[in-house]
Amino acid sequence: MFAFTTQQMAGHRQSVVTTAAALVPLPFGATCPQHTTFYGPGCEIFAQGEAAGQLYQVEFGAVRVYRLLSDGRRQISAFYMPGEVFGFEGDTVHHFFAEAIVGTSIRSFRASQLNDASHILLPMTLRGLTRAQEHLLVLGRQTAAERVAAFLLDLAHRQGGLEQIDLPMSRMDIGDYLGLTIETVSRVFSRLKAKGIIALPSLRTAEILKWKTLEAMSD
Amino acid sequence: MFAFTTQQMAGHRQSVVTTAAALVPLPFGATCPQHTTFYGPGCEIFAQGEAAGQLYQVEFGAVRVYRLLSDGRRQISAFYMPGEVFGFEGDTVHHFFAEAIVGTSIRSFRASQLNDASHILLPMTLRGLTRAQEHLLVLGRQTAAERVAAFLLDLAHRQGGLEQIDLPMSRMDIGDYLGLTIETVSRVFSRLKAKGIIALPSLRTAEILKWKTLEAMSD
DNA sequence: CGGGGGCTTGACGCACCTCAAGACAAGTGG
DNA sequence: CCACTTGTCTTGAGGTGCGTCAAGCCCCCG
Repeated sequence: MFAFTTQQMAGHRQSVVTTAAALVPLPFGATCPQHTTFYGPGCEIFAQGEAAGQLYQVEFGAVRVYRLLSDGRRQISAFYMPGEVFGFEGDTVHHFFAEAIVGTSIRSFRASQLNDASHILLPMTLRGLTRAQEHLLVLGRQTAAERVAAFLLDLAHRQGGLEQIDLPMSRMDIGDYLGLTIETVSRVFSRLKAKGIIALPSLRTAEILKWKTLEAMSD
Repeated sequence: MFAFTTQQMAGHRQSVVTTAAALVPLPFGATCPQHTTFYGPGCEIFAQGEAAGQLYQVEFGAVRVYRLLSDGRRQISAFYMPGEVFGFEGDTVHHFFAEAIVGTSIRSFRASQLNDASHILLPMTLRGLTRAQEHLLVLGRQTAAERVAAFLLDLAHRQGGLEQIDLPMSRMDIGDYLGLTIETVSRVFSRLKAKGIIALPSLRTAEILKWKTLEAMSD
């Protein structure tokens, strides 16, 4: 379907600019100059300290946005899936890192060139704020099992409510999003599977078998 | 200075509307119909599920905004101090609870009546988003001591960078903000005090003695 | 002076982390 | 096509930081 070679997909942390069409209508109804870029797995989209001001919309693939402590501890503040927009910053400089998780195509454009910018940006930013604040409850007050349950349900909803869930991110990424280690994430997955609540057809796929049970777990 | 009696300050979870002056200029440069309300300690400002749309600015006092799990676990997502604004919601309905911590005076007004609303709201919302995302790192990846250090430094900065810090909130509130129990918060305070990094002149006052040490701890 | 709520301190337990070994999948070269 | 490598994931055993439970203390207020 997409004309990228295996080599490009493998990526070696390189990105490939594929197009630069101007004034294409954006999915959320605005128009402005933009272009589409392909990022290989692990490829950096922006880094902490870099100039901000661009917005990014995932076309296909997946993105992680995170912060680091000086000793390397990492907290992923959000994953972004196809259709979702990220890159908002209150500052002129990025406070976070953003990387493609798998081969990812991203549309970008300057926020300032958006017609009627704040009118469109405010609701998106508000949604992001609410999501972040809800995630605070998960990190501050929920157990490992509750965190994983909430994570799976969130992903399922964002992927259209199907039982089959695509997990583009590694166990390490999931751990760094949920404030857990990879071992704990893996153990919870195994326990959920043993109880017949989920199935794991492959490493990067999960299937929710007992939706209600999982929902009851997540709070 | 403020003409509230001790009884009003004690509050018994009651609020007292003190005025309703229209079209007073707001500190951030806008004007719109507004009024000022006094809330006693513990008094609810809005609740989860209630209609949203109002914005609130703390005049004096302090506010906690939080979410609850069904079994009563609480996560405070933010404290608001004099001058700060809260109440943004992406939805028509509140997803959070807001309460006065101590006797608190609050200006409120409809967001929709703000002239040039989104132009003013967007930067404030963005700042809130960045703050929330930074707090995710604290909750997901920092130890108890690091959390408390970060909390004290944040409060100190927001109170003008003085060493003397006013702690309007209880240990319970601090714990529910940092994802810790009151016992752990108390133990960390005691240890910081024993090491001469902070002083605790009273229960609700802290003083930073070794600023650098505390900053080194918080990351 | 005598409650009472919030805070501190201690002893103990447990959920999650650390460390380590092994399993599995995918790629690589002979 | 099959050894061998490499990276990710799983599983186990043991350790630890923080939670739980339980006294006791300290203010504050009556």
